[in-house]
Parts: sequence; C-alpha cells; structure tokens
Amino acid sequence: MVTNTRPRSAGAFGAIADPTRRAILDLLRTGDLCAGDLARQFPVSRPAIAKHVRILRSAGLLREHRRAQQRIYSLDPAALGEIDNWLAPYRLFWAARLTDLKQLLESTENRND
Amino acid sequence: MVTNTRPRSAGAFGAIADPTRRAILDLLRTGDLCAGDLARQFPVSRPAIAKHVRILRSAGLLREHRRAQQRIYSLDPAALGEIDNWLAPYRLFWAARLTDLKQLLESTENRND
DNA sequence: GCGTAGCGTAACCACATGGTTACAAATACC
DNA sequence: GGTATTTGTAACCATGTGGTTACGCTACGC
Repeated sequence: MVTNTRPRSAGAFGAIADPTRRAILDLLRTGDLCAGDLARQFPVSRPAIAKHVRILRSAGLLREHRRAQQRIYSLDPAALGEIDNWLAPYRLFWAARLTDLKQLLESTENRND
Repeated sequence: MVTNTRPRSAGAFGAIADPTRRAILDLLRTGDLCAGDLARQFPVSRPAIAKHVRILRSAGLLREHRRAQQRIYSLDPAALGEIDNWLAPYRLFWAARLTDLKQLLESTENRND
C-alpha cells in the first residue's frame, strides 16, 4: 500500500508544474533580477509574480537578498536535484540520453577548473 | 515579455506534480499492472486512480492495452524527456556549484584541522 | 519631514483539481 | 441467457490555485 501523505506545500515538483514559474527560473538562469524587473517580463500583475516567487522560495529554488528597497532574486537550483533524482531510474529507459549527459558533465568539468 | 500561453492540459510537468501519479509511475517501473491491481496499492478509491491514469495517459506517460475485461497499463517514460531537457541547463548550474562546493570544502578542510 | 519608488500581503474571485458515490458498459463464467 | 467481474464515466463536493485590485510598509531623494 502506497500510503500517500500528501505534503500540500508543493515542493520542487509542484513548483515547476507551473509554466510561469519555470519561466521565472529560466530568466534567473541568465542573471539575478529584482522583483520589479522580473514582473515586467510577464503579462500578469506584479502580485501574481510575487506569489509565484513565494512558492519558488518555499521550494528552496530561489534566494532573496535586499538591496535598498529592492529584493534581488537569484537562482538556487540545488532543490531541482530532488527531481533529477526521481528522474534517474527512468533515464535508464532512454539510455541514449545518458551519453549526452556524460558529455555534458565532462565539458562542464573542463570548463569549470 | 514572456507571454505565457498556459496550456491547461498539463503535460508531463503537470502529470508528475502529483505524488500519487509519481507513485503510479514508480510502481509501473517494476512491471505492468491492470487497473484494479494498481488501485489496490493506494488508499484512495478506484475512480480516483482512474482519473490519475487518464492524466498520465494524456501526458503520454502510460500505454494501455486490454486483456479480457482488464486494462493493462505499462510505462512509456519517453515523455519524461521533456522534463529532462528542461532540467539540463540547470544540471550545468549545480554541476558548477558542486565543484565550487568541492573547492570550498577542500579549503575549509585545510583551514579546519 | 515628505513625497515617491519598490514590493509584499490581504481580500476576493473564477476555475482547476482530487476526492467521493452511483452507474453503465464490456467481457468472462456457467 | 443470466450473473459476476473489471473498469471507465458522470455528477457532485471541498479545497487549492492563479489571477485581480486595494493597501501598507520600507527605503531613497530632496
């Protein structure tokens, strides 16, 4: 019996379920942004973005630090590891991708040291 | 402007957002199951599972074939590639962080003992 | 000190979502 | 053919979710 204590405070899986939140993460990948600049990238209101940011933060995907009145948000993708881990056994199914990943990691190592 | 045509028919990201649906996929990873056997693994009603299965199927993650009155469900994890692809650039990110962390840890070890 | 810029929160609303029970359809069994 | 088994669908309900507008707080500029 898979007794399923539903966490109801989403976590990473819930956080990336929404396309707007994924777009926020994608944007932040290119550099930090303050709340206003972030919100200006989307066709929805600033409070709506604030709520998404709140969810992303509670999922541990965003860090916030303040500069003057601004709140600067930066990516903290470590929490995506949960998803990556869950995905891992399925990745066996499409083994061809594994070599891609290996190459990716190798090139990263090269770039990084 | 990230103009965000919300698909509202979930897709893989929405499909794996629910813990029950992830558990269904995990179960199916060990072998095919008919609807009844599947439902018996969970503390919710059979129709609830049927709805989850429907969502997983429309996300392309499950295949169904019939045997007598039974519907046998089998995993088709190819659609998880969408998630894997989205995750890829972040994997770079935390690979970079990991080496940063490694360096940090090494220098800390040196300082610390 | 005072106006203004930047931003989160509260209150509210429409609708999606996950669950339930009741029912109907298809297939095996005798 | 009649009955039991297996299963999806319909109808309904409570709650979650993403959006809005209105408001309040904090920090700079002068």
